[in-house]
Amino acid sequence: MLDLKFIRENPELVADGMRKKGEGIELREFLEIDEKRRMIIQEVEELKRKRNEVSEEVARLKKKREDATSIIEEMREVSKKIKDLDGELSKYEGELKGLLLSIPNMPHESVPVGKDDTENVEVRRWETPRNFDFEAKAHWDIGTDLDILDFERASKISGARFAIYKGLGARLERALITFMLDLHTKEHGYFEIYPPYLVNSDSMTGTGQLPKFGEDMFKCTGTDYYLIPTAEVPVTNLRRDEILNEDELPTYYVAYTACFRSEAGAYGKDTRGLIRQHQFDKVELVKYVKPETSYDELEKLVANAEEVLKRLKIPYRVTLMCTGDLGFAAAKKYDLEVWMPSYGRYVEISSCSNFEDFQARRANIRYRPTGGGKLQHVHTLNGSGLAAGRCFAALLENYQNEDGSVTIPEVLIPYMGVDRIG
RNA sequence: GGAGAGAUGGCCGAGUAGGUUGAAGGCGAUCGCCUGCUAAGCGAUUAUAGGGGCUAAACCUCUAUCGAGGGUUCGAAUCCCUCUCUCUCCGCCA
Repeated sequence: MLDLKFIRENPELVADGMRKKGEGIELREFLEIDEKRRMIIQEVEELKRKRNEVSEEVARLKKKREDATSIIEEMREVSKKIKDLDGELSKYEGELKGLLLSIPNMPHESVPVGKDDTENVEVRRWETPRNFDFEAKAHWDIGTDLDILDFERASKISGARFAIYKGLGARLERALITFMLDLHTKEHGYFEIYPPYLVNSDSMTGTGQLPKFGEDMFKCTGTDYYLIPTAEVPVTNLRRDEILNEDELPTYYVAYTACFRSEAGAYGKDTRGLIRQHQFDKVELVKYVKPETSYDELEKLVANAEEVLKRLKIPYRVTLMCTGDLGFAAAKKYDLEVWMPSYGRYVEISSCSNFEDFQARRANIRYRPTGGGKLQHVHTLNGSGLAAGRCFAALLENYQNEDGSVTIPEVLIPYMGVDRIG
């Protein structure tokens, strides 16, 4: 959510930012409603001031046991008028709030302008993809042949876009998650959170999934609960409506959760394998920081996520999203992409974003500067560190051997107890 | 699921036979004083949001806010209704 005053005073800037993100929202209606709202506020507050004065006068008269019926009579009218105006006002405020919640965040000045993912910018690459001197298999074939993945039975018990991890496959998924959590908590200074997987609509609004992207999520019928699409939602909302002390910043959280996405509108995409599932595991990094440090913190966050792939020794690259591919809430976003032999290209495995105060304003997360001063919104950031399912897939493909077995990366052997599968 | 109790400022905690209570008191914090250092002490300050004034900040002023939403009333933290959450007891249960 942007600051109302900022939009009022810089409509051109905001329109420009929305254009760069590819959003065609018209600000004129917004500004008109804001104008009407302020006029009513002036009128109704004047009446309330009068009412307050007269009420005190009534109290004085009654104390002296004098008659007050005439001014009470008069105030009855005023009160009715106030009620009407208040009703009108809340109508406009509702509309304004609705529009405010649907205006995207502004892109940071360091973000390249572009229309879609074809204009993202590659920032760096790590290691070169391996050359196979045999026919490399896709992870769904490797996993099925080793009997550590079972897609057929998953579709029987649930449906399309689900997977069952079996035996050493289940253990590998768990090993990846534990390895990532250990790395981030023990070496990168993150505090571990294990949050609920079901959250209410206020939380979904706080991080920006609602009101615009309800279709992408699973909602529990007859309740206000949504299955989380990412741990970003419960963890960023952890401090919703709270005031932090400055010395609490920066705060780093890491959380493992399952994630649930309806993948509406993605029917033809990535239909095989683990890449696009309704349920997947992810370790998520979330930061609350002071505004002046948030861009440094973003670089550190990306480096923390990259460290996972470096230790697993899986080739990857980092890309900077252009304005058109930034998404609704982010001001700046990097993606980590792993090399996926079956795709013959790099595939997204992590998304690291700085939301500046966009989420903090929606979720009302502020901090009190030490030594006084006005409350300020914190800046929030998050990034996958990493998506475990896609990591699993990349690992199988990049570590496969000619005989169909899969070598376990060195850092995972302590967690696996074996050095290969198959 | 049944029965009861509760929700007040950054925190703790007063205040309900409706009328200067934005809200006592305490803690914490900030500034100043005192002090060989520390500790203690003394004084002052200390909510948020939204309007309006001001080029703007500072500042001034108004309005709102005592879990949320509605109602009664000239006037509600205080009365009524609905909802949410927390706690206690019972039942059930992983």
